Amino acid sequence: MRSKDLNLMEGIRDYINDYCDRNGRGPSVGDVATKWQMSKSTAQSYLSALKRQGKITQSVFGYESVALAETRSTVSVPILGAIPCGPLTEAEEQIEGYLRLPESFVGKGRFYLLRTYGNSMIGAGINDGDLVLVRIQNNANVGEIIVALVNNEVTLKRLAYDEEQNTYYLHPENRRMKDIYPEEIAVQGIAVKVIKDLV
Amino acid sequence: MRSKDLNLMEGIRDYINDYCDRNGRGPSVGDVATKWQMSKSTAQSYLSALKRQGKITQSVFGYESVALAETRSTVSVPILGAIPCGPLTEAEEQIEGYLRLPESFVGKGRFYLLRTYGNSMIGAGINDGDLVLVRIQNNANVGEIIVALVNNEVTLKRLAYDEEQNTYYLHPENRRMKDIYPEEIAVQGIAVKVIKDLV
DNA sequence: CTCTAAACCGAACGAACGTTCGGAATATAG
DNA sequence: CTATATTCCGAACGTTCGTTCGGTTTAGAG
Repeated sequence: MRSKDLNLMEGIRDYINDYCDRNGRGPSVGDVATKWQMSKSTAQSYLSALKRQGKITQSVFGYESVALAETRSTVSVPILGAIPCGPLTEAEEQIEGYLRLPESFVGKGRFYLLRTYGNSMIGAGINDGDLVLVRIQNNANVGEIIVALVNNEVTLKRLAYDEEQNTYYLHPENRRMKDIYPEEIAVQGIAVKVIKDLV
Repeated sequence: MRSKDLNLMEGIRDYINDYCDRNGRGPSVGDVATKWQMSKSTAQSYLSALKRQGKITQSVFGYESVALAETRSTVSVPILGAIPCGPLTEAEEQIEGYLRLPESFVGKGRFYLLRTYGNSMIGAGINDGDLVLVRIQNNANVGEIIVALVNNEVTLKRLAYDEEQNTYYLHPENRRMKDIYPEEIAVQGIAVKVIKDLV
């Protein structure tokens, strides 16, 4: 009996990984075939074997390494220049652009990126001009940094709870600013990541 | 004479943008055709018209909005768990995964993401566990945060210049740490962005 | 050696894609 | 009205995929 060349299997796997890194998508059966001077059907058998092993996946973009296939499931994140007031749907005009981020990196849900201004959250590492990744949701827990709509204005503050007065309030992470006790806090989303430029 | 329906043109453009946002790639001619119940050739003529106007582009992924086509030119950024010692090529074993980021977002060049540890750069907003995006290059300017190889160890510090002693030194952005005056500073890259979790 | 199962190849197929082309439909100018 | 240019359709074509199938080769067990 003969058995499949394990070195070759490994080589094909490496080739696919390389190809993915370089081209952002996987190679086709023909690509693999010409690379190793074999017929398409042979290449196909190797690829389906790798697929059976769970080493690679197949998509409309060709055969891809599993790692790429995972990162390919991306979410489209609009970058909002100005802060959106009111419901988010009305803020579409202010979309600066889109950023596609892997779902494995940001998690599930709908997101947007907010370019912040002001220094109200310096203590949390959010400075003027940073990009904040916000997951859109209407509820939040105490201690989370939320995007809230208060008095028809949108602010980024940490949600806190006053046990004496039995109310929620907004806490700026900046010693020079006072806590805010709004009548009503409408949560628009919670901040999950900050991206800041260093140069 | 008749002239092309401008509303339809606009609609197709919107449709393409939508489709791109949702699917991460552009629709095919057939998609557009079935969407508007017209023949493929008609759809094609609209699409080529839009292409001629520079409103959309064509790629192996279908017809795409220009915005997406720009962001599609991505760079593959490996995420390194441990800090790479020596030349980067030997650090491939420590790749946690890849992140594809738009070239328009990070700029040109080769990059990697470094998960930092320690608190030596707190003053620059880089805390323990943050991801630092590093552009690979061998030179740096004073004032930039660099990934440097000193005494066969890799550190993240700000590059500074001592005018009295006429030498370069490394400055941790942490008052509790002293400046480092290594014999030789081998620049491996410069930090351009920080990504930190808030939750 | 023989026998057998696996590996391999070449050819062909179907599907999806973009593209081209001739003719029909249609709106507008004269 | 007629003439003409534009728009549109349907069909066909070429290409590139992945996939399948019959036949051939080949390595290893007996």
